[in-house]
This record gives sequence, C-alpha cells and structure tokens, in this order.
Amino acid sequence: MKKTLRAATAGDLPGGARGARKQLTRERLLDAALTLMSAGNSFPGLSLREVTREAGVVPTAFYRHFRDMDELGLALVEECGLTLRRLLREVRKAGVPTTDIIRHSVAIYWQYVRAHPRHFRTAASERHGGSPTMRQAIRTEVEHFVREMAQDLRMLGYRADLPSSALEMICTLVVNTMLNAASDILDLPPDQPQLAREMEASFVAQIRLIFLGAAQWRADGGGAV
Amino acid sequence: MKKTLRAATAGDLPGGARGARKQLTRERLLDAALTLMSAGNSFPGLSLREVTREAGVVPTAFYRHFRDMDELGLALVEECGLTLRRLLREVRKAGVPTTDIIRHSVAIYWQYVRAHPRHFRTAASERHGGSPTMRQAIRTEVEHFVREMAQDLRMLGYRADLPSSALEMICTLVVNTMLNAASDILDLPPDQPQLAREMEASFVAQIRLIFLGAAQWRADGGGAV
DNA sequence: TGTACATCAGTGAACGCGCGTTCACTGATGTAC
DNA sequence: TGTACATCAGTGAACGCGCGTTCACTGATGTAC
Repeated sequence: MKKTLRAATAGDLPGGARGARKQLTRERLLDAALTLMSAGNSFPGLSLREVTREAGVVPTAFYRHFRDMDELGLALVEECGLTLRRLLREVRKAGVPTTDIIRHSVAIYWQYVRAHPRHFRTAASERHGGSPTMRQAIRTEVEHFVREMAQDLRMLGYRADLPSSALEMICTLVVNTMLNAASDILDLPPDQPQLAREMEASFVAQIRLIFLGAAQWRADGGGAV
Repeated sequence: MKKTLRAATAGDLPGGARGARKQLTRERLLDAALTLMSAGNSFPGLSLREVTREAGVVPTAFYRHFRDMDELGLALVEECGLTLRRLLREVRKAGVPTTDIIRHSVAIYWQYVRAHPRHFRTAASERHGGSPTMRQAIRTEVEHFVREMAQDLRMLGYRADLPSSALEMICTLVVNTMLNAASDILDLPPDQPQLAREMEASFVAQIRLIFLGAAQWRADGGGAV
C-alpha cells in the first residue's frame, strides 16, 4: 500500500520534476511522429526507431510512454481532434458576422489549417488510411465535431424547424468538404498565390452551394429534384 | 537494328506466349498489392517482398515489371481510375430513370463499390495518403472523372444556363461525397443491415441536398444565403 | 535538516528477422536461315 | 521442316541494413524518518 501511494504522489502525477520531464518526452515523441508524417510518410509507414530518432531519444525509451506504435497513433488522433474542436471555439469567439458569413468562415478555416498543417495532414490522410484502428478513432472524433457544430447552428437559430439528425447531415457534408479541402490546401505549391485564390473561391462556392441546399431542405426529403 | 526488330516482334508485344505470360504475372503483382491493401495495409506500408510473396513469385521477378514500388503504385492508380470511369459508362447505359433519380443512382453506386472493394479502398485511402506521388496521380484521375461527369450532365440538358466551371464544381462536391461514402461503406460490419440502410439513406440525403443547392445556384454566386 | 533507500525515465548492447537490391543462372520461347 | 543461336521471364543465393524488442544498467529525482 505504501508503495502505491508513493508512486502516485511522485512518478505518475505530472507534479514533480520527474513527471514534467516524462510529459515533455512524451510530447516530443508525438511531435516527432507528426513531423515525419507531414514530411510525406503515412502513419503505418513510420517506424518506432524513426520516431525516437526524430525525438532525440533512444529507441527503448519509447516503451516508457506507449505500448507500441498503435497506441501512439491513437494519442495522435486525440490531439488532432482537440485541434479540430479548438477551431469551433475560435469561430464561436469571433462571433457571426452579418454579411458574407461563409467567405469569412472559410478564410478563418484556411488560416487555421495553415497554422496546424501537421494535424490536418494527419487527420486527412489517416481518415481513410490503412489502419482500421485509426480510421475508427478518427471517425469518432469527426462525429463529435459534427454534433458540436450542429448544436452551434441550433444555438444560432438556424433552421429551427429541422430535427437534429437533419442538421447533423448538413454538417457532415460541410465537414467532409472542409477535410477534403485541407488536403488540397496543404498540397498547394507555396509560390502560386493565383492557384490558392482560385482554390479558396471554389471552396467558398462549395460551402455556399451546400447551404443553398440546406435552406431548401425539407424534413420529408422532398424538394425540387 | 536486327536485334531491336526481333525484340519488338516477340518479347515486348503481348502477342506471343511469352508476352502473355509476362502480362499475367504483372497482373498478379497488381492484384496482390490490391489484396494486401484491402486487408488493412496502407500502400507505403507494403513491402516489395510481401507483394511478390502474395503473387506467388520470387522477389527479384518484380524488377521485370516495375522499377520500384512507386511505379507499381502509379499503375494501381491507373487501374482505379479505369474502374471509376467504367462506373460512369455503366450509369449511362442504364439510362436516366424518370423518378427517384438520386436514390436509383446511389443504389447503383453502392452495388458498384461492393463489387470493386479493393479499387475503392485504395482510391479512398491513397487519395489523401502518405505518398505525394500517388496523391497527385489520384487527384488527376478524379479531375478527369469530374470533367466527364459534368459533360454527362451537360448532355442531359441539366442546368444548361451554367458555365462548365460551375457544373464541375457541383460534380466535385458529388464525387467527394461519393468517395467519402465508399470508405464508410467498406467499413460497414457485414452483419448490420439496419446500419447499412441508415447509411444509404444518409448518403441519398446528402446527394439530394447537393442537387437542391445546385438547382438554386446562380453563376454570380449570389443566392439565399 | 541529513541520511539511507526506492523509484523509474532514459541508456546502450545485443538478438533474430525481413527488407531491397545485386548477381549469375536456367530453361522455355522465339528467330534466322 | 530442322537446326543452331538469341532472348528474357523467372530463379535462388547472397549482401548489408534498419527494424522491434529483450535485458541489465545508470543516475537523477523522490520518500521515509
């Protein structure tokens, strides 16, 4: 009993100097994985040794933090999910502009993707990627995000007549479009501002079209088609 | 000169028994790669030896057909592109039903994905996957597909007032939705028909919403939003 | 506060293994005449 | 048609290398009293 208590008050909790150091190494490992993936590797293509090398740590130190690469992958997905949800918070804080809402929101998103390239590259590439485990984990994160976004629309009084399931369907479409765009944004050659402008315009158009459809949507699925 | 002529009339052309045999092995290699990817590997995670083992051939035989794995990857993308375009031809042949067009088309697509799981799994996973080369190749294939689909809509007299760029934007949205759905379809547990029905309904709803928006779309980008 | 002991994050050597690629080869298929 | 020679798809041994994982270890941090 004494042993357990001791361990809990020092090594495990991040309070002491030891715990803080451990947390730092853990973050270095996650960071290394993100960096390597952004450099053109897929997650299943990463080796444990590559990651520890990039993190500046001996290979065996890895096991102090994760059982294997899969466990690190799940931690990575969680981090990406956090970044996604922070995006919503940021948009909320900015408030809803009265005109040109969509162009404005897309601009925020564009900047945000540029600010977190590694998280978005990872989310986009592993979303339909090789590892079923990570695919499932990302699916769950995206579902959370969609539900939160639908609630935000509800709060704003958007289409108060629709059931939540319909709002979520609309948000799913928006989020899919966002994530597809993220991959395209990150693949843009950095010296082609004209191409970037065209892509952003096309992205705005797609979102606009979705909301045009959403405005016409009827719960029974009927309509002009 | 004689040498070159000889080589051209026998070994290189698939006419002779030797050429046919070679073609067969090549297909076995591509097939092996597709199978391994469907079994939960990402392409960059595949090893040359794995592929040749699955194909029932010695590792060194690989080099008779591809310089390296990247070259095999590009051949794979081409095959997936072909499958995609065959889908369009099939839909065209089926003709346009007068009612419930979208539900009908989605049903065809659903069946088609189920009939070619490995091509769709590969397309979805490498589309935003780790290898920039394959990403670019798939992007090109998808652009072809979008352009062809837009032309089909044009032929049917759909929104004759819109410029091709707008039709292509609409089709991009549809194709993105299709490919996202493909990944979800292939991840469905096989013993959950209720879940499958729900997912298909949600997929139909998304496409319907897009076409509701498309019906309202104005070239100037203005509208009800 | 000082001392003796416990914890545990990170080290470094070692292992067996599958990898990509090289090379010289075999033998069925194809060509010349 | 028959024979002598060329081609080349696929073989099998061999290589050096990076991999994941094991193990006993070190020494700074933390605890007991």
